[in-house]
Amino acid sequence: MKPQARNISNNASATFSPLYRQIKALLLTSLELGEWRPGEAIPSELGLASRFKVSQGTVRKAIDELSAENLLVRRQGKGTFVATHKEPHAHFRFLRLRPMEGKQDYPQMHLLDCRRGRAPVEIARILELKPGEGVVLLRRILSFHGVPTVLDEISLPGNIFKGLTAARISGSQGSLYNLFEAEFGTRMIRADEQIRAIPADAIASELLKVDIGTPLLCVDRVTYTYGDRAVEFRRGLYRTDRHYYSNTLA
Amino acid sequence: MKPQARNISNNASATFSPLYRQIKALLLTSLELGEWRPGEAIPSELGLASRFKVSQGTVRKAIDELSAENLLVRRQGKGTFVATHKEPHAHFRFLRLRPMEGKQDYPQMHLLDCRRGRAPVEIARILELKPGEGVVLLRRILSFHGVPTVLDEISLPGNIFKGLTAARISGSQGSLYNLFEAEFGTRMIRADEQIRAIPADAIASELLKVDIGTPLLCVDRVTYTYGDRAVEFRRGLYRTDRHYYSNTLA
DNA sequence: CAGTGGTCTAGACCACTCT
DNA sequence: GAGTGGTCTAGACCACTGC
Repeated sequence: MKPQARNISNNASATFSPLYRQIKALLLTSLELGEWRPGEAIPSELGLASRFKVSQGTVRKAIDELSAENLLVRRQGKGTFVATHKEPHAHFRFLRLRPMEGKQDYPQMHLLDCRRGRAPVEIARILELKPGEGVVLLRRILSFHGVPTVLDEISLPGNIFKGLTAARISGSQGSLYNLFEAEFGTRMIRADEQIRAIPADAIASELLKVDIGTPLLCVDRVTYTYGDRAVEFRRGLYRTDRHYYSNTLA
Repeated sequence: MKPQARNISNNASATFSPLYRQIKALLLTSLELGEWRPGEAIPSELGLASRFKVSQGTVRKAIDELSAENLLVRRQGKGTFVATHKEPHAHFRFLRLRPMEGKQDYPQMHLLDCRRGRAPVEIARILELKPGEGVVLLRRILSFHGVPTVLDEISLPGNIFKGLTAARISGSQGSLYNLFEAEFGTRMIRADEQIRAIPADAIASELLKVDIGTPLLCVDRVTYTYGDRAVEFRRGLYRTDRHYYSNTLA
């Protein structure tokens, strides 16, 4: 009908972008504000089309991108759903360790500490906190078949994760990210990892039950939520005698 | 016009698949057979639409997928081109090492050997060769700013890389994959990597100029060409004192 | 059956590139 | 201006889900 009615918003000076990207941005805002919760269905394509006064095809293209980014999940005949870390297999989207032999099994978590403190400058910079602002500090072990394999040290912004306690973690099911999205309204959607090989120090050696100096993968991860806001820094030390870090280059 | 004229091929028993996937398969075949060479333009969308007797939109969707898979590259106003490893930055699509300080720089290659031999069982299995079939074996060092950083040992099927010699490699520009696609008609399109941390042995220690036992990343890579055929196995040992392996989880 | 996402078409017009 | 990819629409029908 009206082909080039550009830019829905009132902001006339906004950079031009295709309609479907504007729709995408609107959907993104709704997701961020929690208009639809993880696991729930969003309105149908035709519904959204009429809400936004565009054609179904335009809505489709917006949803296509969001589902390519793992923010939405389409299910033919049922609807389009907000992605979630609830499903068990989602565990392995952010944990790329695979066993050298046998099939993938779920790790068991053992929490070492959960305390509050001030953010060191380096962490504060990454998490975009004011220097000295509060953080929650977690340490934990992941074991496969009883073998301690991952030692994680996790830093989170204190203001977002106010009520986070050891009990709350130990009592929860599935991954931490599932807990975070269900209980704290913060959904992790992307992470950047930097991987190096380092020798095990005394602490890692004891906790992972390997000799001091044993080569370990050191995986530094920054995790982002909506709008590319960094909300987690994590250093993981991985034993790689029975597992490897798996990656696909495409 | 004629909505559901399914399946272009004569094979009536073929599994049904949407038209655009059939178009995609046809394009894939043309790419594999080299109907258009790396870097060249393929016919326009309208041209392909009329060749295949479908609408432009259907061709677009096929090309969309191929370009999402990095097999084609669209350039608005110019055309759609066969992807290539020619561009310098393509180097880093398959080499995920990033400097901890300073900006990305191009590695210098030093070839150690290039010889022919029989494939060990393990390699033969990976490359789907008959046991004992010929392979080409390459070893090389990659250095950044004169610092030896990567030691690669590369196995290739001998029948595909018949004329591959040390001189041919040393005289070439850019990445090995560029050489392979330009001179041997084999384009690498995807790779799976398995990463572990291991201590440097005597050989690695000498070649990478680190102490014996220094933790190194051990990156085992299987590389695939069209049709998911494995055509390279590579073991890389990476120093990670000045670089890290970079990865994004999405 | 109605409602959802998935495919396909035909046609219009925009944005970009090159000549 | 001609030719390319990029966006958008309107409408049709298919495939799947669940009532």
